Amino acid sequence: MEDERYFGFLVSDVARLLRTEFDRRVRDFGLTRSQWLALTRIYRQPGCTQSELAETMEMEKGPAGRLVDRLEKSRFVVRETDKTDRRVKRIHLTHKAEAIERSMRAIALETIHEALSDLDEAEHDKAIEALITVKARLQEMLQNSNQTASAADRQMAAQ
Amino acid sequence: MEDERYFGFLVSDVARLLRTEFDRRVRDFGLTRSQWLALTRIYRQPGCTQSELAETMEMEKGPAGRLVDRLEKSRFVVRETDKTDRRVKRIHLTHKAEAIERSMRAIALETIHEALSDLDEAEHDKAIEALITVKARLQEMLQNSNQTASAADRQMAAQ
DNA sequence: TGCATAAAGTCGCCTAGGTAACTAAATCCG
DNA sequence: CGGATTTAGTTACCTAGGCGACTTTATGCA
Repeated sequence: MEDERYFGFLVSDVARLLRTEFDRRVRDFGLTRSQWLALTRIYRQPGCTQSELAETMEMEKGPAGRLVDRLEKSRFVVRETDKTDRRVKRIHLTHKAEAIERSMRAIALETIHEALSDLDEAEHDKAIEALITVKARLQEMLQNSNQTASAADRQMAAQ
Repeated sequence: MEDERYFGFLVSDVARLLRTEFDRRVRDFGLTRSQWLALTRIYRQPGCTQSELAETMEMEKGPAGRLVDRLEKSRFVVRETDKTDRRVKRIHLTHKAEAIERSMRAIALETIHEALSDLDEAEHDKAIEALITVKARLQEMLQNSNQTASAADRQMAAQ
């Protein structure tokens, strides 16, 4: 059973464990890890559009919109329609959110710090570098599958 | 914007990209990555119970049961009630599943191999070691939150 | 033996995320 | 100018996974 040593299994296990642990720690704030991530992006880019948010969070517009739905429902965020382009909705944090953003950031840093406490600095740096490399590679792979998919679409459309 | 270098963000990005790319490659098989993972566990432990499956997949019994629901619905798996303990349901692969398990394993290996192709062997080994270390740490952290939670429960019950 | 406790599964509710179809608004271009 | 294309966002449907309440069955213990 050497699966425990497979990169694919390990990385998704670590990601899941990290998310679960963080979500437990911040449950009382009424926000999840994903929602907090969205807040930090909006915090640094106030008035961003949903598409921009989806872009920086590297997810589809659909899921991003629903994330904003939930944040708005919990009054962490307000949407306002752009004056010159009525398609776009600009997102702003509420005061409530701004206060909480910092507390949650502290917990996030603490959680990561604890999780990585058995790595020394060199190991930590190496791991980060490796993950950056793999991520870049995967992004290329996904872009390729997208391209071949839309190429196939054009093929279909042309017939 | 140095978030791109944060372990927490990186690891969940890589996990998500990996899952998405794999799921795209195997979409025609009618199975997802999680479902295939379940198949491989059942393949190596035929007749396992759902609780055992949940245990080896490191997830809750609820999600594991639903995973089996979907696999059963697609005829990749059958459930049969244990003769001596009528609570437990033992899971077996169908022939259809056994054939597909190997094809999907090949694609999984290929996907990982491509994703890691920019790492040399030493970097790869270091990354695996780091992930194993972090995973162990996180498991301990989660176990602790569980313990304090149930300790609080007992406290409540005693009052 | 009988009752309390524990274990196996199920179900319902929640969030997260992908995919695709759709509407409305803006822009491009002949 | 007017129709075609593109873009922003919403919606619906799917899987994945956590959490907790619940039922059924087994087991442990007084």
